[in-house]
Amino acid sequence: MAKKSKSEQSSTTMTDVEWVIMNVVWEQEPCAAGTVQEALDESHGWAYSTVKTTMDRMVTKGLLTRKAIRNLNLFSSAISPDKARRSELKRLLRRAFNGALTPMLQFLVEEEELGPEEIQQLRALIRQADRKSG
Amino acid sequence: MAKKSKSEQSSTTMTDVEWVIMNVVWEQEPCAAGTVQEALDESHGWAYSTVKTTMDRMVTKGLLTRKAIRNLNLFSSAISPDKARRSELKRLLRRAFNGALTPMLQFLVEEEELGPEEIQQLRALIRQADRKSG
DNA sequence: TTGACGTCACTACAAATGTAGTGTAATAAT
DNA sequence: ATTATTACACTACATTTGTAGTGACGTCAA
Repeated sequence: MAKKSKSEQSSTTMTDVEWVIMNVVWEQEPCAAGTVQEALDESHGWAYSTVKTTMDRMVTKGLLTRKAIRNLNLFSSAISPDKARRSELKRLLRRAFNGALTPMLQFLVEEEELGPEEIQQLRALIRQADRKSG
Repeated sequence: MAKKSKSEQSSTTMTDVEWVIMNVVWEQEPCAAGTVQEALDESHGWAYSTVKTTMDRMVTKGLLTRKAIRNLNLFSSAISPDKARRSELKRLLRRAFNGALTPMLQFLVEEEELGPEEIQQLRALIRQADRKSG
């Protein structure tokens, strides 16, 4: 069996640590590893090398880009928050809801505690979507 | 730092392979590893030992239970589909939407192509939820 | 020009994951 | 009983993930 080509990753699957880091990058890009480490120090307390190693791997995976300036590595995101979110959602859909969107929405509405406010907001969202597409 | 107690897992985080297997178990439980392997043969082509090993690990993790009858291992799920889904959803929420439900709903409604039918269904779901909770 | 300090590139390593082989023991068919 | 078939328990192993240490090197202030 031919090994999968790997030239294109585009799968955009991020691990937990990668998500945490990516969220910071999206806010601060372009940014150095140290910046990210500091931003996450309180909440996670990771060593500089932990953050740096992960970011290096993310470059390899095509999740981040790196631009070296003098002695500094500036990282930027290679995928948008929306793309990452969509990708993650798709994965969840596939794994947990057999790929069907409506059952997931149903689950969210029924099982997850949707408070009255959230229901209102959702109604508004639907109105908008409906207006746009209908 | 005290190593995490591990006595209770309850984190219910499943890997990709585990989800695939779990979906079969939910449909056929109690069932033997061979049954699961056969059910997934066409779609995934995994070896018996692959399925078996994974299911053994799932028992260790508390995702499945095992009951031996004669020479047979009958596996059953230890968590419900709903619990697993909720857990997966929560994880997605946390990672990709900073834990906030509404933005995720917004994303689903706006970014994901919600067709007219789906919008109708969603409306109905909301009506029901609203009636029940309000 | 000499430190102090930040940053880099490398290396390391245990645990989790994906995937499977194998010898052996139980069962079923003859 | 003998054989063919199953299923079992174990072991194995490459990757990926989580997390970090280290020595070298660039930079900036004294």
